[in-house]
Amino acid sequence: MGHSQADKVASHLRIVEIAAARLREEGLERPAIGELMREAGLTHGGFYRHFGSRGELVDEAMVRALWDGARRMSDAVTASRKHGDDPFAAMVTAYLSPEHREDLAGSCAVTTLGGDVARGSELTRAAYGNQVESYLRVLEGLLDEPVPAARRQRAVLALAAMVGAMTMARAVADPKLSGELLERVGEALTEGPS
Amino acid sequence: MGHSQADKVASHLRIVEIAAARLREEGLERPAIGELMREAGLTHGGFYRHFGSRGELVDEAMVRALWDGARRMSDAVTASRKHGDDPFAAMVTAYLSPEHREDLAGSCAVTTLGGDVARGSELTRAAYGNQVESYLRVLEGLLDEPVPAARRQRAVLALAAMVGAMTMARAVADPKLSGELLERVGEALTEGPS
DNA sequence: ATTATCTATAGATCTATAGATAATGC
DNA sequence: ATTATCTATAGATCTATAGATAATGC
Repeated sequence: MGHSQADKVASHLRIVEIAAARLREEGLERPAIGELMREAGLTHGGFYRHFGSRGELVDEAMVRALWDGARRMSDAVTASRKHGDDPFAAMVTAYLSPEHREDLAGSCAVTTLGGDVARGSELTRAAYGNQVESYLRVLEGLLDEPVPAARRQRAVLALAAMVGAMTMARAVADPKLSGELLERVGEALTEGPS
Repeated sequence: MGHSQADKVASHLRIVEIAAARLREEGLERPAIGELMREAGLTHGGFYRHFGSRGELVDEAMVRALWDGARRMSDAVTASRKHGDDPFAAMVTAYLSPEHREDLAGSCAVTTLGGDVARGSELTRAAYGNQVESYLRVLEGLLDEPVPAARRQRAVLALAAMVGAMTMARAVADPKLSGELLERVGEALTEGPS
């Protein structure tokens, strides 16, 4: 029985981290408290010393999921800058990669949990909005379009197309169609100068 | 107690119709059989003379939801042809309208249930794929781009952008950002000749 | 003494089934 | 006689709480 306050902080973090992954795999409603606690190496009953309710964990885990779901893209941008490649194209390619499609647990929550958040708490929807705005600012920074309004429009189009393509690529039964959605949108967005 | 076989057919249809709306409002898991049956004017226990399990109803209701969620768009295309307007622009505008954003129960299930279908049954994912392919063919038919590959690419980009924009517009807390997402994507897709 | 975690359980909810009821349809 | 629907309930599952246990930290 770990008992120190340091242990409690570590337990809390572990629960949120596990929930952030499991929510993306199974949606905001499915994973049961008992399962999450077991996966964290704890028992069901201890949960309520960490969170007032299941909803509180979901809110906290959503913030975490939104944040670390963006890592794949920011990593790709960083790497492309080292190699002198186009960072906008690198971000689009990373987002639309089959690896991202397959890795639900580590995926971008803007796509994976969009539908659930629309029916979710106000706090969750605020965090979601912040992540969308953050993506848009990154994309605007990567585009070398001089007119601000046109730059913003291209950033919004790119983000919307990436989110929509990935949503459909994951839901569609036919692997060929799934691949086509990712590839064609990738081509359309990276064609011409960024 | 209605008892005729005609009544049974009507009951079945009513249950599926109600489920198709409620699933889009609350996701594939939430609505309980008892609620759906009550809304259909029936009682809980009668359910299993119509469906072998809850999953069977979900499969059937998803097919229905995907089908009648496309009506708004096909209506807009028909109307635009009467008025001599651009049918591609009419479809994009109808999809990205605030009315569509608000009307979850009657919305396009490709957007509303994309995340749930990714975790859903094979039958559901097959129906989803058919609806995506159907949308793509409609869009290809509306674009006056002569090169087939380029036409297909533009159709895929347009559908992905519409689905992604609507997903985010529904999930985001800030109404201003929500409106901007719909408007900018609408402008980007209808700018220039279709 | 305090508290992080555990064991045990109450209370709610949901799917699925069993058996009764009352029209339909041969 | 058949069957569409209803009433009632078994069985599973899940959230939240109550009280016990065993380290921590003053």
